[in-house]
Amino acid sequence: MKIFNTLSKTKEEFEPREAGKVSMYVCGPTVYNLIHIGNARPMVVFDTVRRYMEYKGYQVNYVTNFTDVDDKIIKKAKEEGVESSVIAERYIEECRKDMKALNVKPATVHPKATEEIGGMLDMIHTLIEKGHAYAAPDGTVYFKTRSFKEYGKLSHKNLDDLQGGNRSLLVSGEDQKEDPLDFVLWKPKKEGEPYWESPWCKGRPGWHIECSVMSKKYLGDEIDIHAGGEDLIFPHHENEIAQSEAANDKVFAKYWMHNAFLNIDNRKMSKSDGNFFTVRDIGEKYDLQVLRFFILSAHYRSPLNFSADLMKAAENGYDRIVTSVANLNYLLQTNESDAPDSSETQMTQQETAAAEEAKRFVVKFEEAMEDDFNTADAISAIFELVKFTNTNVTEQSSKAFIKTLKDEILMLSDLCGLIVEKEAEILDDEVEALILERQEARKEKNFARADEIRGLLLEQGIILEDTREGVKWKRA
RNA sequence: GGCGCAGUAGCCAAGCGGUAAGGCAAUGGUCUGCAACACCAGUACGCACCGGUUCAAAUCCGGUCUGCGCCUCCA
Repeated sequence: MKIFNTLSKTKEEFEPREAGKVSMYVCGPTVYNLIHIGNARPMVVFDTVRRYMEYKGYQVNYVTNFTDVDDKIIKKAKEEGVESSVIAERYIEECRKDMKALNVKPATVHPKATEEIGGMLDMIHTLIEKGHAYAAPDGTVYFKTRSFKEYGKLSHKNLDDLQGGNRSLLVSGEDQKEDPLDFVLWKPKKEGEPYWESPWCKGRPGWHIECSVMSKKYLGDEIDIHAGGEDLIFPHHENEIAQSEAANDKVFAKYWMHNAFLNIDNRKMSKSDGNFFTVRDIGEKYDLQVLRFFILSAHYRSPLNFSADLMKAAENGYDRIVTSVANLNYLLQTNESDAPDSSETQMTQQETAAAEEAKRFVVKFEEAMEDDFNTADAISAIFELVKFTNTNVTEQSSKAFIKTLKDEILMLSDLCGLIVEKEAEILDDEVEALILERQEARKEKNFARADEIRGLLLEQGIILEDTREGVKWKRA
């Protein structure tokens, strides 16, 4: 399995630090609002990485945090006149709902920054002791960037470029820094802000220390994979490396994975510009499985453009898989070519050969995933399997054969976290009666009445399809 | 100013030295009372442009143009 490592900027063969186990930390959202579709990309992408790792037999310890103390949360709390914890808790709950709809598996642990302050104080203390940090007169603690000689190794920047090329490092209020490149570990509270006691001042943690601490606590000093959006490479992840490696004297993460951005109409989605959609917005128009399918339809390191047309195309593509599975279920119910219990039935020789041939799609899928999680290619393998299934399964097929192909589609889809089998619903009697009446009308060639009924049901969101095997229906 | 990424059919998107996967849309056909689904068929003499290396290049090298990102909170 190959993973593109931001550290080396090359694809590297994945070798976990401990055989059979993978420790993974993914930077989570700051919970000051509903998550937007950009937040959804890393969630979906790295959830898919995790699923594949588990499929390969690894025991994955997957940690992703909620940042629940931050300027934006405090601002929102002030606007609403509530404690910032109220805001944080509310949006953590909402985020969990969205993740569920996206079929993102819950992490092994979902730590919150506010519950890990003790660990942060410890690490800051260690950094000061080792000479990597210092407290300014007002109680702000800064990390001494130049004391960590490998600073810049992730983002491939060197300190002099940073300093020389930067526009306005010396912004107001930062004149206490010994060096403009130093960054905050702990800062004093302002009036009305949440705070914690510390040896330096009453205050709260800086932006980067929480991830170093939570990763250490739940995964250890050294981990296999650290992931997040590409915008986090600098300064967030660079600073995490500096903090963790300076404090622990060990290599922090072996592999660094970063997803590219999701843009809106070819422009970067920006909270300040207001051109962004929440996952909830999209959920009102589409099944969120379509969003997941859309996200996985491109490689995670390529920028992905979002638009209404593209979502519509993704919906049609996703439906192709769903329709195929629905057809298989229909045949599984109605085929009477053999014994009722499918597990008892036998495949014909021809079917056995076809089932064998279908395994090549699994191979193609795996090869795509092994190559730095090429989900676009992996999904194309699912489509080829669907086509193969559609052309090889008939009313005469044995249930064993149908089930074999269906399970294969389900298995590959599930590795992508895509739910393609919809639960069977029971229609109410009135609808059932209408469908029967329409069947009678069709038999008598009263197509006017038949079409009228079809229109009626369509208004109720039920689409009827007359297939060779009989009438099928689905939700609009 | 410094650093970096990308340009493949109408659209999306794989491929990254061996002769262009897959999907969406559109077209013609089979099936069907019609529609939908499904299937079949054709669909990029060419991968932004110009040079170069090679028996062979979308794939490597150099240059040009265009779009985008990071350097500041941001997934």
